[in-house]
Amino acid sequence: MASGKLYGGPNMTDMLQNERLPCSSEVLESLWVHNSDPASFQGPKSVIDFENISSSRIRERLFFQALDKEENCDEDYDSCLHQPGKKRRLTSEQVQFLERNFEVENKLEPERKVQLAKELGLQPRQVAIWFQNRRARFKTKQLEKEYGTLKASFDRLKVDYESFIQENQKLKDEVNSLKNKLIPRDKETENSDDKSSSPNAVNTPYHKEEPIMKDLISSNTPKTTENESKLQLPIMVTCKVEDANSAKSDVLDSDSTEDRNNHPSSFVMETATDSSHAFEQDNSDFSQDDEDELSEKLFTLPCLPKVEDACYDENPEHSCNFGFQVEDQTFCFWPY
DNA sequence: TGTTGGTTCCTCATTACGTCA
DNA sequence: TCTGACGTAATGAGGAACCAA
Repeated sequence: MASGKLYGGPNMTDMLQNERLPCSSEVLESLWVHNSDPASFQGPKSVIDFENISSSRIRERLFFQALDKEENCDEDYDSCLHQPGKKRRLTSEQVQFLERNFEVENKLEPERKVQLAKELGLQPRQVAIWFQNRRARFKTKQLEKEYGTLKASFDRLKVDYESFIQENQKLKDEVNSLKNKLIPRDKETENSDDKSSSPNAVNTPYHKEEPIMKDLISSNTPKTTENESKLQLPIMVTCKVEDANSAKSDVLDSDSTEDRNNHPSSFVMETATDSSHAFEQDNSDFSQDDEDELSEKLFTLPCLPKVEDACYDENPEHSCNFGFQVEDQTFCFWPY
């Protein structure tokens, strides 16, 4: 940004300041064209050439004339400027010229202001005001543009959010229906196990459930749509801790830290340690309420992408993290 | 060296005028 | 011809930066 505190150049400001004459900018700019006829404000012919005024006495007289005008002739000056119907619009040529200059640099240095005023036949003050108003208009347009962009972005996100809410509800419904199917079969299996219990049988409800899980998985795999692959999530949550750890170590072995850092959706391993309590529950106490709570936690997530299906290459705004911090994501992994 | 007064330019809000439908 | 909306030139307040005394 160019500083406006430039005092260089052989203009009236310098000359008067060098003469130690106190003078306001309004006085100086009114000196630029000093003519009682308002029509003569236009046109450089009436510019006073102070560079050719050698006598400081003349300069002093001009200064006091201007000061006098400012203090006592304000009526005339203001009447010239403020008479109803006397406000002059800039011509289209003047505006075009100013626009071209604005495109080059939207701030006005004193020398440039004087130069433009000379070329356009305007008062420097008018040029400065035009630039100020032009900057204000530019800013307003920019704000309108930014508002439009932000609103479009907001609308897009809102549509996405609503579709995720719908999908979330749909998945919850599917989970409930699957649970309803699972509970009767579970009881049936328990009854049969009680009758023919073997000492070699592994006595954990999770292993008992395993055939059912496999059935479910195999019944899902032939038609592996996106939704159905997500349905495997609660199944994996109920696996053994050892299985979880081995799977975790498998993935850890095959997936370097660097890669994980590069893939925003690889939050699975990042949060595994902190969230491992999900697997440390006493299996015998895994009541229906706990299960519901866990399911609720899992399915309130907007999306739980499969690691290999994660959209790494997409923009962050389209990534599967959905703006959540990696640490905030619930732990989960997939059985492959 | 810090203070103070003067000057300039800036932004922002507002007013007043010119134009047009 | 009148009127309201809109664009824009211009004004004024307040603040920041700079300079000189």
